[in-house]
Amino acid sequence: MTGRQLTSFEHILLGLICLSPSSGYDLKRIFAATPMGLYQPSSGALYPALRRLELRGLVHAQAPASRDSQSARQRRVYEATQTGQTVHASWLRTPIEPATVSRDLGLHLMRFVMMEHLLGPEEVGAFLRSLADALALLTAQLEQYVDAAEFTDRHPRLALDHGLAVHRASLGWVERTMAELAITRSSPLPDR
Amino acid sequence: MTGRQLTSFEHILLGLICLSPSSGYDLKRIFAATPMGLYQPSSGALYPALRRLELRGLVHAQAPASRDSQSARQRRVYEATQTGQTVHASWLRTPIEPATVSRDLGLHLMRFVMMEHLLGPEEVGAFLRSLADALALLTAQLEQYVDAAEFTDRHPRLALDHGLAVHRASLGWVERTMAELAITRSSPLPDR
DNA sequence: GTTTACATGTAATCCGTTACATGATTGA
DNA sequence: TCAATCATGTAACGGATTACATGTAAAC
Repeated sequence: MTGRQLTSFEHILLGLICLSPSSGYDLKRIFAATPMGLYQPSSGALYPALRRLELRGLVHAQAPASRDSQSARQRRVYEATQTGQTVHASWLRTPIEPATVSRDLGLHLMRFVMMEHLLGPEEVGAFLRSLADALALLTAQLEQYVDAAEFTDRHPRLALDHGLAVHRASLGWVERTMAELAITRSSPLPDR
Repeated sequence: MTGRQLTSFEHILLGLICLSPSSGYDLKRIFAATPMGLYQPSSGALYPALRRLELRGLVHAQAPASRDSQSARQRRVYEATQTGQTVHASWLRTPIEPATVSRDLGLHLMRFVMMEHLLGPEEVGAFLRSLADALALLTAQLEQYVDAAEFTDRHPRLALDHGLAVHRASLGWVERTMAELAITRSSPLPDR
């Protein structure tokens, strides 16, 4: 009963604030400095979004440690509330929709980054497994479509090959990543 | 002085109409049937967009071959005007922005498909070369960032590896495609 | 003392989604 | 005739972009 669902953008902001308390300007710099997020949110997107999160009680502005009472302006640092952390964690656990995995891949990668310290190794493993499944399914469907279709023109076929190549690369990454995390997760040194 | 720029979506609609005259419903089915475009435009996006294209004089509804005068309703088939074709062709020739090549990759692939019959082999070649350049640059920058950064956490590094893997796959596709188109473009049979 | 970086915000405009409305045509 | 498909549209709503407005703090 808390209103509509959060936007992806709002979820990401909430996640960043959960990671560490931040002001709007901090968040802007994070987006600017990081290679993921070639998306640079505008002020008109960022500040209203933060207010929306605050209105829902997911974050709140820190008391500005006011030495003199007249302060309380300039630089609002937000931190996540208990509710906010709960909402964020449950976003991290949202199942992957196979139908939209291609469109949402960037988002899933974001979730993967953010789940490192909030979810256990089993949950991360399950997430990667379901991501692999979704990508394998998508790849299979694309292959099937390519085999079934008859192409009079060449470029459409080539474009589909691109999609296939990219999905395979993603799938390969997931598999390597699962292997790497599984290895390092087990006993520091296998007995010898 | 024709107003603001066209949306990507509007450009794609215009391109599809240039390819062959279509009604809104036709276009809907094209999006539904094609594996590119897991994006299914809603009526509220599609029909207003077509009207906007019409208002700009880029497309116009065919006269419905009205046998009896009372018809002229139901099923508006749009075809591209001369202006529309010019605008579309110049969209196909728009240079690739290296800074946003990752975000716009899907769009560039769309352009690649649509340029098959409208641009000459040299222009297609130049497009692919500049796409390769942009992807190579992006890959190099990412590699540099990964080497320079110090990672205390593991997932961010892994996520960057994903980006790298995907960009390399795209680049590989571009190179294979350039090679394939170059071969087939030259004399049907090399003299022997 | 004036520019630069820090820092937050608002207003106009535009487009997309969702949901609903409407009517013609076709086939069972 | 009743349902499904074809086919086009509108209205409410929400969020993003762009551009503008504003003010503080630090550096030169």
